[in-house]
Amino acid sequence: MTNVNRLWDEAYSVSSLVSRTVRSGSTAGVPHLSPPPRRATIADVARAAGTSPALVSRFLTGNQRVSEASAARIREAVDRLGYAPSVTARNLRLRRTGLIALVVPYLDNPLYSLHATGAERELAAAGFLTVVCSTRTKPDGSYLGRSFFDTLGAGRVDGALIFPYQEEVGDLATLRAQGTPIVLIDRVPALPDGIARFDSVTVDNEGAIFNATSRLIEAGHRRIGLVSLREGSLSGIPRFVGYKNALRDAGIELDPDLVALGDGSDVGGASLFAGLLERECRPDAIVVATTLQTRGALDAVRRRGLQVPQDLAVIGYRHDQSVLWPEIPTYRYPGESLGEIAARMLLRRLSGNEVGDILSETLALEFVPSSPVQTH
Amino acid sequence: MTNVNRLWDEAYSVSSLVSRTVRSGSTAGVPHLSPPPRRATIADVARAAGTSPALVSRFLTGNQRVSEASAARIREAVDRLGYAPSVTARNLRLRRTGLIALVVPYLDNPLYSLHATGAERELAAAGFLTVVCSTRTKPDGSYLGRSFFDTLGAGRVDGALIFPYQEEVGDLATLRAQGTPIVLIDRVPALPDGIARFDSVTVDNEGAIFNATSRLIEAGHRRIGLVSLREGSLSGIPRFVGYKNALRDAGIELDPDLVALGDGSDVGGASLFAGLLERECRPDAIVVATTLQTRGALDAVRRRGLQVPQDLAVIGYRHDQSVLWPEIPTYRYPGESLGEIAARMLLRRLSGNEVGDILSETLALEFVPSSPVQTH
DNA sequence: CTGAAAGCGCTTACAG
DNA sequence: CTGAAAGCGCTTACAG
Repeated sequence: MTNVNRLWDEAYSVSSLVSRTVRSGSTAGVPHLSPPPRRATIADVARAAGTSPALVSRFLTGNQRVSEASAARIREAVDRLGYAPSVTARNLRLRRTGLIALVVPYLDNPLYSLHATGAERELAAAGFLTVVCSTRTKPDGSYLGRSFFDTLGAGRVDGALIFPYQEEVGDLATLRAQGTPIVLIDRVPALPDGIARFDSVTVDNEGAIFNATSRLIEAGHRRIGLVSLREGSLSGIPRFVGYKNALRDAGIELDPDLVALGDGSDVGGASLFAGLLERECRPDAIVVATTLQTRGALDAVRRRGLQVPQDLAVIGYRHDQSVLWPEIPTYRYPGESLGEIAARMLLRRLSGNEVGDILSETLALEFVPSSPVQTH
Repeated sequence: MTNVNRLWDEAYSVSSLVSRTVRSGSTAGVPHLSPPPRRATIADVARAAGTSPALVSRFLTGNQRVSEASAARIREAVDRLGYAPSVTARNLRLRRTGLIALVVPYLDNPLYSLHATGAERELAAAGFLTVVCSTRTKPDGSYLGRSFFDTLGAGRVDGALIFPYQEEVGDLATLRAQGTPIVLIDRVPALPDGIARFDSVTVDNEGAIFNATSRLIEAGHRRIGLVSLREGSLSGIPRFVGYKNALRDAGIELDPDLVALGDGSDVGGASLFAGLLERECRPDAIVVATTLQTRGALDAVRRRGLQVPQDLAVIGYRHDQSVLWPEIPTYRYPGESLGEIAARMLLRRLSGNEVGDILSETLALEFVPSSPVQTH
């Protein structure tokens, strides 16, 4: 009672404060329209410290020794003038941009925010800014080759972390040939002869789907369905191979009627999943091999009122920690680690140290027995 | 049958292609370790075209007329040399960075990818790169004042789109005083005397929650619960005000026992929602005022086996199009529009044209009767 | 340890 | 319409 009354009061007082400020604000002048203050330069600091720009630069970069007496005067001048170096000027001089691109298929697909989180943290620590850009438009998913290169071509960034598509291979090679180091994320396209490998951090989707399928086989299932990405998709192939190999290892013949492939959307996943259930000889277990398809599949499960795992065993795929209903086991995609490790790999390349031939790392997916969220 | 057989073959052939290339790749040399080719400069183009750098610059920027004869020679030289201007040099000369910051609370919260999508599209079209950064760390949600300013302070970017927190007001004013134009997104903090208003694009949460509550009242409910953000939260206040006003307008007394406020997480939302159901005099309808809390609330609904709206009417809140189960009506947050409109507003400021006093716009939330996803 | 000078690659008055 | 020159703000050999 008291609690909410206080809240009520607060709501009133704060919102009246807002309106009051709004009113006075609109007549109080507009600070950010006044000419932006000229920022101090390194020459200003040198003058104030009674020394040369060169010495100030040496002090600031820490590249060379500076006497303690000079250092003290420079430090004082920097503080007094509120000096901050011009990153642009430094970049021009050092012939770099300080920018790293993170190239994802879709900006508006929340799945990629994990990679951004992991990458951004590492890159920021090394003094780089992360620029996220996308190669696809949402409506038709067509390749934005041009706009992709308008953004990244020819030294626009110092390096790039890229989710590749098969059709982009040539453009990636071109970008690299122009001097932009690249680390591929998530998957690796097939490389035509003459194109050397790229550094990469990939995810063991083949292993995850192999394990998921094997798990269901061990649980006694024989008719195991697969909902996954359509053929020809770079991410679809290893998933299908994992499924196929698990069946083969168990001596189970692959039944094409139990394989439903399509795009990676939740709506599509729901259709594919529902389609499997309408087959003549219905599967008694299904592996769903992507995050959104898993969401869609669960929607189909709910609409039909199926009990899992009693009526049907399902193992899904997930990127994040969000609640699944009904709860099912999943393999969890290590998005944040992917971003982080790819970033570190790129930083090694940029360091200029010889880091050897080709760097590559493959991350496993973690098995999550069921939804991790507890409500009580 | 044929379909999957083909797929199977393809999987084999492609994966053998990959391994083959891998092997040859590792001995075939490493193109991106060879010294990056020196990029052509404007001087190179001028020489090749038999003219001066100044004229090339005029042609490229389009700022001044160039004779058709010169234009043709320059065009040819640009193509032949594969010339691309150095953005860094141009930026230094023009005293800008070409960068706009999008500052969100958490990088790893997918809710913000919508804003990024909308903003990035607009800013890219105007030649700016969008840099996403966050002010909070996930673990404890504390304010990263320092790192925030390390990234954005003093001319690091040409402008910023910022999700503000109340405690950041002083820092925002400082940033603006240093000459960085700012547009606030989503909400506006209370401004102490002496701090002028900021441009802003906000969302009418008060209106949405008012409408949601009124809708339930019109449907005949009297005991209406609220699950929302805790007091003191910038986004929590308008929501609470909307709820309160709807009750007041209907002549219903606010019962503090029906108000459950907490953080915005799904787990928290589930607890708050479940808590409401355990009150002595249980609500017969509940408004859930944030996206993640809505997800959590639905989890609680499912675990208790409640039928909505028969056992309990619920109106929720959502950012995206993902499937909700059970399906409930929601108010949809216009994230992409927010990013888009805020970006355009900032671009107007940057254009240097006098755009008047303070710009502000408030977007309504759209009522979505139930989950938009269809499985068939 | 320190300073004068050159130069990173552009753009834009200034002068023709 | 065109060119020579200065300058954006740094860093770094070069010389002391």
